[in-house]
Amino acid sequence: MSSIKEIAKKAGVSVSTVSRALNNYTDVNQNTRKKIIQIAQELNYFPSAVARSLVTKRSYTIGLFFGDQVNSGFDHPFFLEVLSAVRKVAGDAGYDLLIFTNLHKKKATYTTLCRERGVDGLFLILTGDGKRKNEQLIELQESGIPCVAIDLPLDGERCSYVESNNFLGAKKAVSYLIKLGHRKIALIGGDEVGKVSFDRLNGYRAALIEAGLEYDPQLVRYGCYSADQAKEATEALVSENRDVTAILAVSDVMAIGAIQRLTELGWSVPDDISVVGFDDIREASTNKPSLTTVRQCKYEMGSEAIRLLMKTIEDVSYRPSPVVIPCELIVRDSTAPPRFQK
Amino acid sequence: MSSIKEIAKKAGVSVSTVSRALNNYTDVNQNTRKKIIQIAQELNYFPSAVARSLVTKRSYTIGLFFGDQVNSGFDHPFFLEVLSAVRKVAGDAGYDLLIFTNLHKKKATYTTLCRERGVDGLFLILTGDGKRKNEQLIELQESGIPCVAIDLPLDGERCSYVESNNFLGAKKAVSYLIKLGHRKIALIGGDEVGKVSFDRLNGYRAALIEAGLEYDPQLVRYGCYSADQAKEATEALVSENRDVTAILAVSDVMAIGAIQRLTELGWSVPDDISVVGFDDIREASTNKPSLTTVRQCKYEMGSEAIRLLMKTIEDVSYRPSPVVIPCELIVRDSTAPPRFQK
DNA sequence: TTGTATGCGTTATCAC
DNA sequence: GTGATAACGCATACAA
Repeated sequence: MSSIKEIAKKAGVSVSTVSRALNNYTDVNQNTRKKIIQIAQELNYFPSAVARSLVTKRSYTIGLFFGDQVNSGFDHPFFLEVLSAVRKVAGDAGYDLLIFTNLHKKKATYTTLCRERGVDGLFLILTGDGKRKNEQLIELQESGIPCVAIDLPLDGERCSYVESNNFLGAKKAVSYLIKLGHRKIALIGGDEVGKVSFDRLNGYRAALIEAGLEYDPQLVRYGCYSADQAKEATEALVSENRDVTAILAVSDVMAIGAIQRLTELGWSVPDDISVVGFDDIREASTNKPSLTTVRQCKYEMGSEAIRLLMKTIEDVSYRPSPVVIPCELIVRDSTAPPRFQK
Repeated sequence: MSSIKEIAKKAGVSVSTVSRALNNYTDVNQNTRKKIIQIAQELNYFPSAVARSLVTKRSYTIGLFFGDQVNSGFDHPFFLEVLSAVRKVAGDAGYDLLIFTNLHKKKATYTTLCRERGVDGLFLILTGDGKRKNEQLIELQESGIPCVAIDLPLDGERCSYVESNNFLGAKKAVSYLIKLGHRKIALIGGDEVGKVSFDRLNGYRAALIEAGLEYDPQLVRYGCYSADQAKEATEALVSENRDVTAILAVSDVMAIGAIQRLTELGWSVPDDISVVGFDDIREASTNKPSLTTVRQCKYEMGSEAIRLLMKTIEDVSYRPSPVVIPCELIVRDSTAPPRFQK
């Protein structure tokens, strides 16, 4: 409401003096500064971020993009914790967050939306379909806009990404199953396009190979990170391979779906079959049986990602590189040695 | 990057003509308009929202505030679905969302932060401690800033709120338990200050009274919406009142905590004791046993709230009034007739 | 140490 | 229909 101009008038100085006084410039008399600050407080003055960012080209705002499927992002249990970290770390550093929700402009792209809103950088959390908008991503990578993504391999001078060590995570899980005595281990994978799914698949294969076990494509199905599709995949899998004794589902949501369907089909988990998830969402520990899973350190992913972004924003010459966060195997009740161990 | 000025130069017209052409004013020649739009596209021009809002005083941005406890808001399963609706409805109407995360400014209040960022209105989701900042809320209510809150009775010319019908919801749950045959019904309430908790407590009482049952303060405990506190409250409750056959916990998180503790103590749910929750979060259906609960229509709450807010923003003379959303009783496996029914 | 002048990108009020 | 011009609130280069 009140502006720098009013303060100037009341203080009997020029607006530039007020501006300098309020921005802690050294070249302003202590007394005039005091007077100005005093008046500013009386007037309950706060500078207009809008006007300021128009001239400084800095908004102290970070844009947030969620995947374009309905309700993704907010509803996804994994991304929530990431966001929680972003919120905390960005806030502590003086940034606010702008969620792009108005996506109905005709030819708008990530890049144009960022320029339009004047955000300092962009935080991308894309799921499924979102990842396929390649033209837009290429434009973004070349735009020079500081940008960081979760689980999406961005590559540009000022773009980077954060992901879990999906390869080692999956490998760890399968190695654990092997150590328990399992030999016929199936995979409910994600999709056949994303790097994340790809890395987890490879981790699964690597563990098998390392143990001298055969990799059998027949034991690999895809659930697209959906509980329902995982149920179908699981049912098909076990009906065609009744000797499977363990399953790695590469998301907890899929693992829980798999357990549900297995139970319906008369399989007991972990007595008849072991199931391992991926993510360690809250339901993993409250599920019955509680879920052995590969924990992604979501908070750390979020905080590392936002730090990377802020550093990129604040240092024009900084060239970010990808950050890989270790996973941890959390053993709970959904895994056990196979029933008919030799 | 490219501005209205460049377009003007390329088109050989003045900036004001460009502005009018791009904003669909009628008083501009069809040919010049076409030419201007053409050039704008070639230059990949998008108007600066910052500059525009500086002059129009409209940002098409809605401020979002979460409770001030660490991680509240994003982590709270209830608010998430509300936000999902806000995101969708606001986006469709052309608004973006600004999350206030930078709360470290010395004397900043809701009001000053809103003015500083130039948001058109404020969406408040406060929990626990957040609700106690009364001075700030009073200032906000009197500020004239359009504002809507969830579960928080705001009252100002341009302020309002949305809540569930907590009274009827709780009453419905208890009446159902009574219908099942329960007579000794306990309440794990929220807190002793908020309207929400108060309404649910009164719904509980009303159901008892309507059925001719005595209201026994000994059967009322408080869990502050925390699983841990609900566990403690439950343990104390049942150890002091071993004849309790049913519990209404006024949040699912508390109900699930209560069930866990009861199980640890050797009580079987629902065989020995019935438990009803409130909210219907996702875990309610996946919990073992699945939870009978009072569903809050979260999506509807969010969409009604944001509609109310947008209407208040867009019509200066509009005076919003509170919206109350009905609850629905969802019967699942955590309730049954009492074991020793007369 | 302070004031003047200019500009950020846009819309709005006038004249013409 | 169109073009100057001012204004929004602030920061800053330059003069004084």
